[in-house]
This record gives sequence, structure tokens and C-alpha cells, in this order.
Amino acid sequence: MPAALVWFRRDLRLTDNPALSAALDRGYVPIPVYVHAPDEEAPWSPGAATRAWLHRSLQSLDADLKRLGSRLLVRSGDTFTELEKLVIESGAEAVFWSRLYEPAVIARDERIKTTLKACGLRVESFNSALLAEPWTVATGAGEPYRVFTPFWRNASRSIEAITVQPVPVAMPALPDNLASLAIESLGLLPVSPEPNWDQGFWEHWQPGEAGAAEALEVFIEGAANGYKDQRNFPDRTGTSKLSPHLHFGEISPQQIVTRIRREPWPARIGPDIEHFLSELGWREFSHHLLFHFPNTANHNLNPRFQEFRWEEIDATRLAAWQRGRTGVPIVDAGMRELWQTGWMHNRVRMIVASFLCKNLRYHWLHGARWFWDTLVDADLANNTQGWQWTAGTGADAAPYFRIFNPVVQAERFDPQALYLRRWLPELASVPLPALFAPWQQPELMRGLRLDYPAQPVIDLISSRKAALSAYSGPKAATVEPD
DNA sequence: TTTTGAGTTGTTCGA
DNA sequence: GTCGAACAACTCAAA
Repeated sequence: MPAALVWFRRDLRLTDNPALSAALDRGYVPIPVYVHAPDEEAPWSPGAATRAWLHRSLQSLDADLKRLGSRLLVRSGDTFTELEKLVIESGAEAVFWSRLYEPAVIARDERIKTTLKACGLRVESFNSALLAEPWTVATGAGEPYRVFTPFWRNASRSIEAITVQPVPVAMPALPDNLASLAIESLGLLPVSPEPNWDQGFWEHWQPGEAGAAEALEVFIEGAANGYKDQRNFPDRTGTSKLSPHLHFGEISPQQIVTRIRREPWPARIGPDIEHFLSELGWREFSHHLLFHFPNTANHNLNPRFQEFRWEEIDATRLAAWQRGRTGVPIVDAGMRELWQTGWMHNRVRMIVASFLCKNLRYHWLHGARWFWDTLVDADLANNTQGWQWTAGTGADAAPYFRIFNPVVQAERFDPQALYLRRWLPELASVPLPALFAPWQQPELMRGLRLDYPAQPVIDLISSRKAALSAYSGPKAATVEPD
């Protein structure tokens, strides 16, 4: 039987994997391969947290393949060279893979496809990551969408036609002469783990296809009920926790939608499900935007902000934000959660991002880069869109006057301060009413000696006013009159 | 081509 | 405590 390389990238699953299915359906012996080449995604090469996740996910994929009789070949180096070598070693006649949508990756993959085809190979790529690929969704005028609601109204129609491919029951064994590197040798785990994801992290997260399926079941049985409201409370398990699994393609949005539809939901859950699906819609929208506006990972989508006067970076303040020492409890709690667990609750992501972009008025790229390196679910499309949305520079972005008040947000979404207490142990002795804004309650703080900033790194009231005038006003500091 | 309606996630102020 | 208006126009998408 002829062989076909199945080049795994961020489709680290066997169920509903069209590249793998294509190889099997067309009578090839699939040769699963992963090529480690992080530099090829520069300047957005995978950050430390996603690399650690990837390490586990590759182990899981290899174990799943072995269960079916196959195995994962791991190579490292220039991707084209490694694929070419493996084609020669295995005598493969075809190469299949799932498409990705980051500009640098698209460019690389196009080169590889062209060259492999020129060598006489059958080369095909597939959609395994999106409900609707970016070029299939367009406005009546044939343009990409820039507003979420009409985008999703259009794109979500494709949900109706979704199908899911079953997991293969068995796979042919690979010849022994096909060598593989040990996953451990790729250097994906930090040498000295900093942050120290010691106890707990891998108990909460299970990278890999089984872990993704499990996370979906946990969500359906639990947080899906009441999702619309509960998702806003950072101390509760109100979200799906599917983001890292989706990023690495351990589960497809098609699988999620299909599973959700199979569940006999009571009518009252309808709005919750709709809301959850629209969150998948935001993921789709982010990919749509990054594909059609490929420079937005590094530049404002809205050209009005070309000349915007961001505040000059103060290294101490930026570090205070990064490490959760701003003196604003909800901001610090979120940044500590991120640093210690590689994840942050969505509501808190908005709060810390608004604080960085609007109170400190630092360029959103500083936030995007930090998130990129620390989030286990760091995804270029989602990260870019999220930061540009908050900064007001993106498509369908937050209005300039939408400036989160971190004190009000904490009072509203963490009323018992359970989240604050969890991540700010040094404030354990602070009474509840003072926790949201300790500097505003000197009488309650009297006598407490805390290893915590006595004042926020920036005054919330005056910085809000400054942001309003920087972002707006007839002078429109944002606009250079050409 | 022109017109029209709509647009994730908020805060503050004053009645 | 609650509620509506103001915060500004502007851009987008579709009729």
C-alpha cells in the first residue's frame, strides 16, 4: 500500500481529523508526523505556556496512535527539509494536513505545498479548525466582515451542515526504520519552571484529545446550565475551559456543536447555549479578521490609531502589571492567576486589559505579548482580536468611553471577594469591604502591615479622564488630519 | 446609489 | 436604590 504523510500541527486529535481520514479513506498508510520548528512562526513563535501544553498534547497523541497500532514520528528542524526527508525514507506519495490561518504559517505552508507538488506528490490541506473558513464568509458586497453580529448571522448558518468524522478503529503499523525523536528532547518544557506550575496545574488541565472530550462533558453537565450569567464570575466554574483544547485542535468546533445539539436541553437552557455558541462565533470572527487583515497581529486594524499617543512605557509599572503588583486587587488577582496557572478568567482578562490600555494607556501590544507568553490557550487570532477590541483599535471594537472601573467590576462580579482572596493571600487580614479598593478605606486598613502596594500604580479617576480625552474629543488626539 | 438601522462585555451623573 | 441619559459620532451591512 502507498503511504501518505499526515502532518500534524494544531489538529492534535484522531477523531474528526479530515487529513487523517482522507489518508485512510483513499487507501494510504498514514504516516503521522509532527515537525518541531517554532522559529517558522516568528515573531509569534509559541510562548512558554503553550509549549508546555504542546509537550503533553503530543505525548497524548502518540499514545492514542499507539493504541490504534501506529505511532507519532517527531522531527525537528526546517519543516520542508524534514518532510522531504520523511517522504524519501517512507516512499510516501502524498502529504495531507489541516490548515492554519496565521500569516507566517500560511506563507510557509504555501511554499511547502508548491514545492511538494512540484516533486510530484499529491498534496492536500483540509479545514479542521473552523466552522466556516475565512474566505467562505463575505458580506453582500463580497467583503470581509468587520462587525460581529452580521458576521455570525451569516457564518452560523454553516452550522446546519456540520458533519463529524469518526475516529479510526485501527491504523497500520509503521516500518521500524522510520525514526522519531523523543518528545522530551524537543525542549518544550522550561528548564527551570518559572512560573512554577507545581502542584495543581496538570490536575486541572488534561492536554490531549481525551482531556478535551472530558472537558466538554464536564461543561455540558455543569457550567453550560446558566452559562450566560455564570460565565462572568471568576471565582466560579462558569466557563467551558475549552480554549487550550481548541487552540491545539484536540477537539474541533464541529465536534462541540454536534455534541451540544445532541443533548436534550430543557428550553430554559436555550439562551445559555446560544450564548456559548456565539463565543465559538467570536473565535471564528477572530480568525476571519486575522486572515483578511494579516498585519493586525502587529498593527492597529483601525488606521485612525496610527498616530495615537500611547503612554511611554515605564518598566517598573509594566512589571507591576505583569506580576500582579499594581495595587488594584482585581487586576493583581487576575495577573497572578495568569502567572501561576497559565490561564485567566475571561471577565478578568477584560479588566486587566482595560487597565493596561486605558488607565495606563500602554500600547496593547505590550499586553498581547505578555498574554502570548503566559497563556496556555494563547492563540494569535483570539489574542490579537481581544486586545485590539479592548484597546478600541480593532474591528467592532469597544467604544472609547468603555473604560472598566476595576473596583466596580470586582464588587459586581466577585462580591464575596473569593477570587481576590484566592490570589492575593497577603490581603487575608483585610476586611471584605476594603478588599476591593484598600487605598479608599484607610480606617479599615489602619494597623495592618501588608506586603502590598498602599496606593495603585495609577490613579483610577484621573487616568480614566485622561483616557477619555486622549481617545475622544474634538482635538481627537487619535487622528492626524492627513 | 442612497438610505437606514444597528452596533459583546461600561461608567457616571442626576433625577 | 433605581433608572435613563450622556458619553460622539462613525462605520458597517443590507435593504
